[in-house]
Parts: sequence; C-alpha cells; structure tokens
Amino acid sequence: MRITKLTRADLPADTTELARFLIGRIVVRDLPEGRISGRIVETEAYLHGDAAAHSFGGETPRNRSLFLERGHAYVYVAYGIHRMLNVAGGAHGIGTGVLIRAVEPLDGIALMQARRGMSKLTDLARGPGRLAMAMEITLGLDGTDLTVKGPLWLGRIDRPAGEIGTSIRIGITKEAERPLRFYERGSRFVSGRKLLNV
DNA sequence: CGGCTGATGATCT
DNA sequence: GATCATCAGCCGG
Repeated sequence: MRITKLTRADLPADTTELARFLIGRIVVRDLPEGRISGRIVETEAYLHGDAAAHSFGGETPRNRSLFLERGHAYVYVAYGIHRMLNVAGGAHGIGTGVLIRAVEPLDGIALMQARRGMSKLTDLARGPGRLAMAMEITLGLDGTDLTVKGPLWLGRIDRPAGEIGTSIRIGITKEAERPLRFYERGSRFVSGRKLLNV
C-alpha cells in the first residue's frame, strides 16, 4: 500500500476544515519493529476562543504544541492513563487543533494487537486512548512535525473518504453543543454512541 | 447492548 | 487539591 506524505500546504488553515480534511487520511507510525498505520475515521476540532480547548486559558508548558503552526503533533495525558493525539491547526501562535479519535487499522495490525493485548480489529484503535496505545503514541512525540517523514507523520492513500457525518463532541462539558466532531458514515471503526453516528 | 464507576497521573492554581 | 478531550470491567435486561 502506497502512502504519500502530506505537506503543510495540503492542510487547510481553518481548523474545522482541517478536521474534515483529515477524515480518510493516514496516520503513520514508523518504529524499529515496523510500520503501524491507520486511516482516520473520526476527528474533533478545538478552536480558538473555544472554552473546551486546552488552549483556552492561554499557552502553558503542556499545551504549547497546540500553538505551533498547523501540522505539528500535540500529545497529552488524559485521566492519568490515556494519551491523546492531536494535530495542531492554524498559524503559529494560535492555539487550535484536531483530536484524532479513531483510525481504521492498515499496516502493523499484529503490532497493534500485541500492544493492545486484544485481537478484535474494530476495537484496536476505536477511541483516542485506544488509538494512542495501539500506535505507541508517547509524550515524547509531542511537538513532532507531522509533515516530515519521521517516527510519526501524516499521509494519504488512493482511496476516497466516504460521506462525512457531523455531531457534538464527546466527553466535554464546556461548549458541549457545538457540532465539531466529524466521522466517516458507516465506518465500523468509529467510537461514540450510536445516536451520535447517524 | 446500555449504564455506571473506579483507576490514575500530569498539570495548573 | 481539583480537574480532566477515557476506558475496561461489571452489572442488569
């Protein structure tokens, strides 16, 4: 399977557009043991001035990667257990980004299964915490430029995204009604409740 | 399948 | 010391 690297110019400057654009694109994790990759089927946008965004209170050591130019990784720990993978959006100095919530496993399925301690394909990377565990997303990857081939980068394959559905975001309480979650309709690899995935 | 709950640690106040 | 952009496991239907 041929995966072509995305360039920064490929990425929409608007973060909501970026969240939609990333559906159907590929996250590639290159490890010494081999390549792990997955096709993005679910994202959420976190915008400038959005009370649900980590950047809302201004730049801190933790969230500084969100303020990098679009295409950089922002990785943080949620609930003390799970790492979350985000793609920073917008221009340098603007704290916006896209949370990658689920991928459809492509390469390195055996590696993902070993990492997750389970084999069911549809549960390997369904949900941001599971995705991060399956793809070995560590805090050390925070700030990585995803438009450069390295340990973690973004690509595309010759397969169009399906129809994109929209819903409210999952697991937040502030600005909870904004329709900023996007997913590929009909995909079995999408997280969230059924009601949200119509 | 849907609902509930405890785990767990980095971060900021 | 409070707050989490979550998940696995357990329970009842």
